[in-house]
Amino acid sequence: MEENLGLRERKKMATRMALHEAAVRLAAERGADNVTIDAIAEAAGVSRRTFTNYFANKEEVFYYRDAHRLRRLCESIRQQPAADPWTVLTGAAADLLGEAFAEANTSWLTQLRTLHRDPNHLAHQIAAYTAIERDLAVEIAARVPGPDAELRARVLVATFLAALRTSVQFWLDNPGTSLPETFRRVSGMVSLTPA
Amino acid sequence: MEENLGLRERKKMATRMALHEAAVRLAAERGADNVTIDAIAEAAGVSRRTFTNYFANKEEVFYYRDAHRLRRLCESIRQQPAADPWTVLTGAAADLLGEAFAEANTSWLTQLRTLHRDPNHLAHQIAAYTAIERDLAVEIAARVPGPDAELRARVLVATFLAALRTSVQFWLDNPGTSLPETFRRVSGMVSLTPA
DNA sequence: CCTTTGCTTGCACTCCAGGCAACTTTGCAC
DNA sequence: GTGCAAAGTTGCCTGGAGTGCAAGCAAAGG
Repeated sequence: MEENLGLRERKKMATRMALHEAAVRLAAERGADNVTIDAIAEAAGVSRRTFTNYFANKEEVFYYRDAHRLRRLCESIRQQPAADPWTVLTGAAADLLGEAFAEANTSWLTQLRTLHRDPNHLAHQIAAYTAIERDLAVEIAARVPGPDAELRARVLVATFLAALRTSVQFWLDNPGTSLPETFRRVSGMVSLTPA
Repeated sequence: MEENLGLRERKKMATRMALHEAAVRLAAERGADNVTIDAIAEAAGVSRRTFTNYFANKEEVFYYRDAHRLRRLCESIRQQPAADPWTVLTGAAADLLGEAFAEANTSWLTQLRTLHRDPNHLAHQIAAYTAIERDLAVEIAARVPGPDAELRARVLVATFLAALRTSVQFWLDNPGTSLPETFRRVSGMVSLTPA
């Protein structure tokens, strides 16, 4: 997808990914709270100072993948033609979840499950989702008709992200389930009344 | 409501509240990021060390009121007789929001608005909501029939909290609106398909 | 090449989280 | 009341996190 980038850009992406992967691996090994930034930086082969150039804190590095996917989702929404917002959102989500589900191998899954087991981290996962809530709401508001557009768009986006997050959470909690199928079930349970 | 408590308990509640109010006031004055724990503790008349006996971090002290209300909501749900979960949730929420709306005077509102203006803090507000998501889901799961009970309860609770949070956010963003009325509008936009 | 631009790193400093031990206040039984 | 035990407060101290700054270095592009 994003090829044709200079060496500099490619190195930055590699460093980001190395930090993220080192962080998740270490967290799965010894628990997220027992991982210091120094340890992550060392495992990724950079200095502690460089870590903080890439991520503002530990939570960010753990949820980098989630945040990245959500930003891509936001991008893909932006490029969709105007259509029923809920359909656009769930459609884009289905694509992304399919991709995530496909690339989730066993060891990766185990690491993710270990990370999500920590109840403290639920809040941080949500923070990642929230970071794009405003952006997404702005994008959606433009497609919602009626005088209620702003409020309706916010409700739409908040509900959508809640559904997405619940799906991922349930999928991680229940080994053997399919992520896209779980999302399909979840989005079937909630409906937004049309304007 | 909770009277008949010993001096010790009443003092603790007072200290908690003093810390919370000092924190919100200082944050409104100079921005949440420019408030140190030392400043909050001093303003509340206790030592910095005592602050950390009461709250684990700055976000917790800012959202103490929200978290407290949500815990009370969870309690009130627990005591409700078995009934339609969505009705129980929105009913309990309406009560709490009415109370919050009634006790919100102008200066308090201004402080809250300043706090919520910081986009960084949206994530922390959500964290507060999330902290009780699991507890609430357990409570609700017992009232949801059908084989999907667990998943359905989670979706129900996540959607409900999203609606609640969106209502508060919208109300703060739009001076002059009524909080209970906003929540009524929002919950009218969402519907959960029955089992 | 050689300049420019931008990334990395170490250093220094402030703030935060929490264990520990001394001290003070409250609760309660006598 | 008096005294003791339980609980709360505080200061001290250690380790970790976040960030501005300046020096060094590597890539980009003439």
